[in-house]
Amino acid sequence: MINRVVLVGRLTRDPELRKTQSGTSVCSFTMAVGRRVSTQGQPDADFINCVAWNKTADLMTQYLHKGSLIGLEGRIQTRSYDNQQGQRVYITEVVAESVQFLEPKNAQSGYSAPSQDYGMNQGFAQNTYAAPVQNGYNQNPYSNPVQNTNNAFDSTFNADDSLDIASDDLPF
Amino acid sequence: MINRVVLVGRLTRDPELRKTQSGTSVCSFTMAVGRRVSTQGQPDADFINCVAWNKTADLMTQYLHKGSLIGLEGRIQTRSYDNQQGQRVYITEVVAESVQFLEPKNAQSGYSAPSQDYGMNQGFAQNTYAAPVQNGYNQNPYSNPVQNTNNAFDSTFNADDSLDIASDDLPF
Amino acid sequence: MINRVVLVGRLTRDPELRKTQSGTSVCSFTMAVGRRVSTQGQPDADFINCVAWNKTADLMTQYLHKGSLIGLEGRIQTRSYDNQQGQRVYITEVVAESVQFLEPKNAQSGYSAPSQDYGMNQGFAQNTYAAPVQNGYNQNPYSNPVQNTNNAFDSTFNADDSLDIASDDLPF
Amino acid sequence: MINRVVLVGRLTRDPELRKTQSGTSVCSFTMAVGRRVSTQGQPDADFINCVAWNKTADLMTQYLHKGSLIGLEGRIQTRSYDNQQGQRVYITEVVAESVQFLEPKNAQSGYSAPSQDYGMNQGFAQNTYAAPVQNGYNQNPYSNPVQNTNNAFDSTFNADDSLDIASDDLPF
DNA sequence: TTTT
DNA sequence: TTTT
Repeated sequence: MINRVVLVGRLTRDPELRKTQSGTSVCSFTMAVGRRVSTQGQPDADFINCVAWNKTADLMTQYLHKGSLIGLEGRIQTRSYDNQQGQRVYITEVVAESVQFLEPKNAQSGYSAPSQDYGMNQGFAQNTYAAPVQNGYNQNPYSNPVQNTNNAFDSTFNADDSLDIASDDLPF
Repeated sequence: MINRVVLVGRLTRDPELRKTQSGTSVCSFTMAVGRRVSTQGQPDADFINCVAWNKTADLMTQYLHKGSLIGLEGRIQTRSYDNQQGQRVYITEVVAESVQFLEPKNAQSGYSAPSQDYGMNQGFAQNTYAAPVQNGYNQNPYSNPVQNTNNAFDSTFNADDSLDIASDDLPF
Repeated sequence: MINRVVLVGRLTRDPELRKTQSGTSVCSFTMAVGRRVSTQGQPDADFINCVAWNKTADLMTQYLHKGSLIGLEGRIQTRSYDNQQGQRVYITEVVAESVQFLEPKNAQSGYSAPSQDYGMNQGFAQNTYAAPVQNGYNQNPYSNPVQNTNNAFDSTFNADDSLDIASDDLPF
Repeated sequence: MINRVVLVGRLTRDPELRKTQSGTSVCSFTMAVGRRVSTQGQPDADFINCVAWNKTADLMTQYLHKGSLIGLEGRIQTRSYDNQQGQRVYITEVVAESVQFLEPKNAQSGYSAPSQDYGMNQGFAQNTYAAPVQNGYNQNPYSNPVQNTNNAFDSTFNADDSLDIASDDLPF
């Protein structure tokens, strides 16, 4: 069934990496997404809890920070657990399947971008979508796609598509 | 900022209409949205709390019921309130901006569709998207749009968006 | 970068399966998606060209037909080719990454659903997203996800995520 | 029916404003949206034709330019016309319903941002989605929404949608 | 006809 | 060239 979320907003705090017992990376964060229509005396943003896994979690922790502007694709997930008081707590959050860094290369925000090419920030800034000069399009509409390797951001920053997205034990 | 949700799923219970003090209709409901990837021993669906307002709330209450299959477009909203115990409770829910009824006309689910044309169910089933016979497209790409009136479902079931998106003559 | 499309609409004709030289399945189809706001004297729908690959293509051909109601997630793709007259032709179409069948089991449309459980139609129709009564949620928020096997529709009807989505030669 | 598109990408050229005979603003532009998976020898982006109307068209022309990074929400529209050679030409394009400027305030790209607050660029850049420390949320879940006036970007850059989505008092 |  |  269709369960699709797209958000553009900013991180409300530095992302923090955790590991499951089996060593899977997981990163929880909150996005502040500005509202188009505001309510008197209310915040102008929604504060949406999100979670990212694996490489996406690693890269977010490495290159993003409080205030970073990102685009996110994912889905809504609900779950629950029983707290210490024995009450069931229900959680609604967004599972990130793909995260796009939307800050410019020269963003100055108290952190320094990695100096080699594979940093998401740099990789993205340097993106050379191979500007198609005179015949930019695909002559053969159905040729074989290959994983994009010359773009650190896009190639590394997406959910590794199913299988081991999660782990079998709780990190918190 | 971008905050977009699209869901297709089923209602977990009959929608229930409430009224604000000022008489505005509001309807809370939960959608069960099946997961593509399931977790062992876990439910195969997410149970997403949603809220609809005004005419959408009225129509949902009138024509939908537990188990109804719908498509929904909206956005994620977060809010909070203090409960009786003085604890702050945080809520994440989807605000429906548009709801589409996806059951066929002949759906038999213990309720009877309204017998006149304005029932969403019937209106939808009878939809005659004016099959464009020989020149189905818009000759004038930018002619004046008008609110669709011959389709009870679509005309009434969305947040009442702007009328004058386009103009009545060609600019090029 | 974000390029996300969600459509709910009907097939304007039976899907037709083609094979690339390397044997990859590909299926082109058009979805009619009703408009909320119509333009006087114009069709009430958009007719959106789409393409599906691999297993999705196979299943669509097998179980869908003219008029079938589907939900689709995908992305917009542009390409071009030179026609016989030596003119460059530009194409904008939607690449389906996931297709959901939205007809009820008892749909009677001149085709017969498969008699065993793995038909997309049946699998889907039998889904009983049984509303979780008192403990519907996930006790362990981060347990290991596995491929959904008890739902023919969802498990088989999605793009096999990268790698061999396309082929290296033209099927048409 | 659901027809939803979300794009994040860059303008391939300066937007150009046109007027219909009745004076309505319309602006056509193309977005380059990078692909995650590329095809050997092919461009790494899709070049998606879009159109915006009214105030959105005005603001895009005023503040955006070739290379500007934007987020866009809209829908796919198809239309056709007969060209001079008497052939029918089919068009698939995206109608922008909301456009978000994603460049930072200090973007230097050969144009100068407006010096008063209502420039989309400035208004947006000044957004301080101040992370809600202890009580960031909405105490009253259903208070009356008003058009956001303190944010030039968001208040002016969207298709002029409905005002009365909510109500002014709590129903529960 | 394509953007960083 | 369009679906209910």
